[in-house]
Amino acid sequence: MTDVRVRIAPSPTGFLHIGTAKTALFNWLFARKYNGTFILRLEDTDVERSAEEYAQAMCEGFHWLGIEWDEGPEFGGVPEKGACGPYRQSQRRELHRREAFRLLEEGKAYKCFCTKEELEEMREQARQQKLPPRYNGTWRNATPEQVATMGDTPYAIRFKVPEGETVIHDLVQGEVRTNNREYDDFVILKPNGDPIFHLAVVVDDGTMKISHVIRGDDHLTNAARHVMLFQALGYELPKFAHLPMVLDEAGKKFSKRLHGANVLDWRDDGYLPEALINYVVLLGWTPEEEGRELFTRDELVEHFSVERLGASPAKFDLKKLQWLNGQHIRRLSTEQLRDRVVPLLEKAGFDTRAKSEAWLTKMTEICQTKIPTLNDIVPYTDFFFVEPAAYEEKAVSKQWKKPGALDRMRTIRALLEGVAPWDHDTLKAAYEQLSETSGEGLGQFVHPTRLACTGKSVGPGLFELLELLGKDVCLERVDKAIQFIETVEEKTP
RNA sequence: GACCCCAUCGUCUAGUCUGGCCUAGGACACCAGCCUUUCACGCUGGCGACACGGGUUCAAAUCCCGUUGGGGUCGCCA
Repeated sequence: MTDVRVRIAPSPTGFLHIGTAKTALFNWLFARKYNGTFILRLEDTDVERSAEEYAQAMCEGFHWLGIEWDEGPEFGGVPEKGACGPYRQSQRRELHRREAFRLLEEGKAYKCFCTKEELEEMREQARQQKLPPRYNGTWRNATPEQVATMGDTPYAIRFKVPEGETVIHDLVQGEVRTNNREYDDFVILKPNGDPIFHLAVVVDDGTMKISHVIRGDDHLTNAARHVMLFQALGYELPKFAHLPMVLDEAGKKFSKRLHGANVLDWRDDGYLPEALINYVVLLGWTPEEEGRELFTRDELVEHFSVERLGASPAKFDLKKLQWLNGQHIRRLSTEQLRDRVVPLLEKAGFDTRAKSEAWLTKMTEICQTKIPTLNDIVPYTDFFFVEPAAYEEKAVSKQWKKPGALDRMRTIRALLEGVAPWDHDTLKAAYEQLSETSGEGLGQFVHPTRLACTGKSVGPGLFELLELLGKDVCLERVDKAIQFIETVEEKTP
């Protein structure tokens, strides 16, 4: 295979969309798999909608996912890299213009002096006749004299679509042939000298020596236009692969307005980038190894193959992402997980620096198989940092608003006081013995203790949690609980 | 409207190119059970699909045609 050079070419009109991330991911995977080059090119020629902050937000999205480009624009203090720059389309305007005029000189394009109003009328007429709205070719065969009489009236340059058939050998969609009659002579350069998308992509892909154009299948019908331009410009034709788009859970195109459309939403929701990547890849590709779904970034690179890309669109399934996220959380070493989770606790306002690293590791360990997302660490461990502000209502009525609740709590208090050393095994043994001598289930003692110490009915395993909380704090909280029950009993005799 | 793409359990999919090995396999979800101090994790089992209609063939999820449904493109947006 020739040098693999692929690119993602988003237009920075917002954040990094999940769909853009998906095509970027496949481009990146392809490049990594075949030792190729992955290029980021910002298509910021639409000045109206592009903004610098959007470009930065987009790059941040890629950065979070761990999709690093080999060639691309400046970002976050890292200067532009690559020999085919600049990588911002807006800075390549001269090149686009030059190529447009070259086509003009070679007779492959022509000047069109139609005004916007005339074009609008043309479309209106077509609509009325129920014909596809398209340019009628007014200036296609204009004589040099006619053109000359226009003087310096502003004009657009249109590409002269050749007769014949254009065939695309798509790596995903197969052979797609279209009669060129389906296409009208489209504008390639605006009167103000700005290139139109079709010209810009082709010139950029051609001059950047892109070997494979891997993009969303919303470009499939554009591909024929691009192939014609590639041929007219005399560039080497890249291979094409049009991937299906990502649909939302209802099966509609994933709207920008939906939560989760922005890849950084997932970061904020406590998902691991490797889990998101793993999930999104599965939306468009199946591994050779049947039944396997869990992959790290490196494993994806290792196993990726174009042959197994799917052609049908996939709906986004949150449940499966959640499951995968849990799998990735459990795959992390406890230390890695700790380092990801501690900042979240800090953000929640808890002082983790007062705890030792070993303690924090232990805390992470007892939550690792429990939390579905990183953010869940907060409700699972908040009681380690602050005293429970309130007791869970439902648990209170279940554990403490029944006869004997107070005595039971006092029994627990006495039990805890005698536990030494204060560790998981000893605590467990003590509770088991209590359960046995009293003839009651272990849960009868475990649940009230949990409620007293954490304020909740769910959380990490009780004995490991107690060990970490420390004896003094536990006794204190049990005392508080006893007081609480006493007040409750007074109120409801 | 014209043209293009897509179509297997609720969801993601294997199988389709190279028809028989498919009374259609896996995963998520769901349901039941096990484990268990809660919630989870883990384990076991269950439910559950070839969109429809025609062909071709000894044989079709697999090939062909049509229908339906979904998506896309038809800009002096990208």
